[in-house]
Amino acid sequence: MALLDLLGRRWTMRVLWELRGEPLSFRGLQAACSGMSPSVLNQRLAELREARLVEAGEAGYALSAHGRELLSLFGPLNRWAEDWARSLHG
Amino acid sequence: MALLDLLGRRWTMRVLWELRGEPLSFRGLQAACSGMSPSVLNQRLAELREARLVEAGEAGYALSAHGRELLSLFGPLNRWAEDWARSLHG
DNA sequence: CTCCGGTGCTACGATAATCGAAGCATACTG
DNA sequence: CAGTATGCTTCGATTATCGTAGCACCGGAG
Repeated sequence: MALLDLLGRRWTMRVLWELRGEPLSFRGLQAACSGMSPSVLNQRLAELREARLVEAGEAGYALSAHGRELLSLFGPLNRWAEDWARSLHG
Repeated sequence: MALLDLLGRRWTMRVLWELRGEPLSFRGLQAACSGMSPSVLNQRLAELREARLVEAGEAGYALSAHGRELLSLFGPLNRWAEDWARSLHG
């Protein structure tokens, strides 16, 4: 899975996750990721744009059609993660 | 998502992925990840065991029930990743 | 025009994560 | 005993990430 290479880097999935709603500006995205370094954010955005998962538009950075598809697969993952977190220290 | 913290570390998802089939020994797992450092592998295994996603048994390291649940969510992800990879350089 | 606040992004030294190879301790086999 | 396999540790080198500062640009206000 080449996808795991891309996603298995710090902040990558987090960035996708933060873009699940409205488009965000560079600085907005940085704030949403609670202070991630701009150098890394820029690097991730470049990778994600090259992978056609994110695109830069008028309103800022947003998920592409592919990106939205991918994120929709995160939905079940998120629901599962909540149960799992509860069962861990619950 | 606390899960993203765990998965957003190098090799974490790869390790889970390589354990999708039979249990693997430490060195087998290292080889399956094509030469990942044993120090990091050991660290990841510790994290995954603490997260109750992987457990060490007789036959080596294997997914726990939770781990198998999580990996089953990777199935659609994998199918999607193949289409996506094809559409990228296809 | 200048100034101000916003933008996307870069530079760079400091810190943390990862690598790669070697080796240790143990157990089993012959 | 030697040989082979195991899980795992150590340590110096390399790479990734951090954190802060700052650049270049743009639009609006004065």
